[in-house]
Amino acid sequence: MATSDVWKSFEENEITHSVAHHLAAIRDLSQQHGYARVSDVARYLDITRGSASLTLKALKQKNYVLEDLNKHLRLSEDGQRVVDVVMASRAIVQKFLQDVLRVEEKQAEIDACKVEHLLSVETGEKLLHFVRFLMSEAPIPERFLEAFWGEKEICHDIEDCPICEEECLLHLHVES
Amino acid sequence: MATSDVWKSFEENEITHSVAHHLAAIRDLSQQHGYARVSDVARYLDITRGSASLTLKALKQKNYVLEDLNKHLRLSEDGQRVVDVVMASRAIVQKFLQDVLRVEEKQAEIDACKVEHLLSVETGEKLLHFVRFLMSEAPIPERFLEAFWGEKEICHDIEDCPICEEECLLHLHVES
DNA sequence: AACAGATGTTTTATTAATAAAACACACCGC
DNA sequence: GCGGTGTGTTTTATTAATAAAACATCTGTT
Repeated sequence: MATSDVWKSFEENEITHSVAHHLAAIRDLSQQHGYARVSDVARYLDITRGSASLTLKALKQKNYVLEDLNKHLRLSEDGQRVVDVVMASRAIVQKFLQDVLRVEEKQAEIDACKVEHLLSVETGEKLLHFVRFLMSEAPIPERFLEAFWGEKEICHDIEDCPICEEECLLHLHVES
Repeated sequence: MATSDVWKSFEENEITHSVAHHLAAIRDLSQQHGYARVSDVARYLDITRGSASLTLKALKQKNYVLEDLNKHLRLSEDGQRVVDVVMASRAIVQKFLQDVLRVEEKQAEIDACKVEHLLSVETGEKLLHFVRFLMSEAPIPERFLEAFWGEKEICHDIEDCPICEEECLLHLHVES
């Protein structure tokens, strides 16, 4: 019953995955080629021009995207703000997965991409500080990472595990 | 252009957010009250019976959910497996956000809930090992956490930041 | 000027998840 | 038996994101 409010917040994001990538496409294309048109975005995202046209029409109405006389699209201030937050979030998550947890690169990229638009700013900022501290090459974090990466297996004792209270999550496959 | 394959993988998840929570509802209700019917799930998730009926019909067809003569629902082996993975993923992410990064509890819950069904098993397992090591009360991780939590501000020097190569992500609000 | 190609939009259809409303059924109390 | 309540399903509608196809427009070449 307490969960009913939390789980629905998935739908209440400022932007969707699709929108995040439409905005990012405009940013990337503008940067790379100086401009971004509907069909450039469609090609970049590998969707039809019709789909891109509709999604971008909505983004123009919501004032995330602006269009000039030549049908060249660019990000509004709001659009820029959104894409900056999302891309920063992706970068920090990917860095953490790849360089701290040492998740395989492609998988780290996929997971970061899935999650990029969902994390709160609070979480993003705290993760950033954390990764920075870890990567700072100061003696304490450095020794910590060496120890972590050096460890082969940690805490196989189901009884006395600091995380699992009732259930052991060791292999993420435990009966409930 | 390299992004076109990665970003679409968002859609290719085994299960959606909605499905994850329908399955979790069956699990929770069965555990708490011994049974779970369509209307129990609907109440639990705060959606209409009609919606729950349709979603659960699909889950029965896909063999994640079984139904007995009394219309009591339960998870199949596949359903159980899915819900165990997802709930473990949520638990470990929430633990990390809350107890390591010290994200505010409610926000940690929301972020974990949004992300729970999206992370790969590889990432989930590696995060688990990481958090376990951090929380193991061994001297090295203990000293590391003390140092991290003790730090007020880390690396404000935009030039010499180990994370940011071209761009500084310090406040997650940087022009690109 | 005419045609070809690229571009942008619109319309129609699909999928997943929802609400709302109508309907069917069962059980319970009297 | 009758009425009310709870339960499950179906139908209709909505939203977001897509494809596909038709259409309109613009541009460049010859």
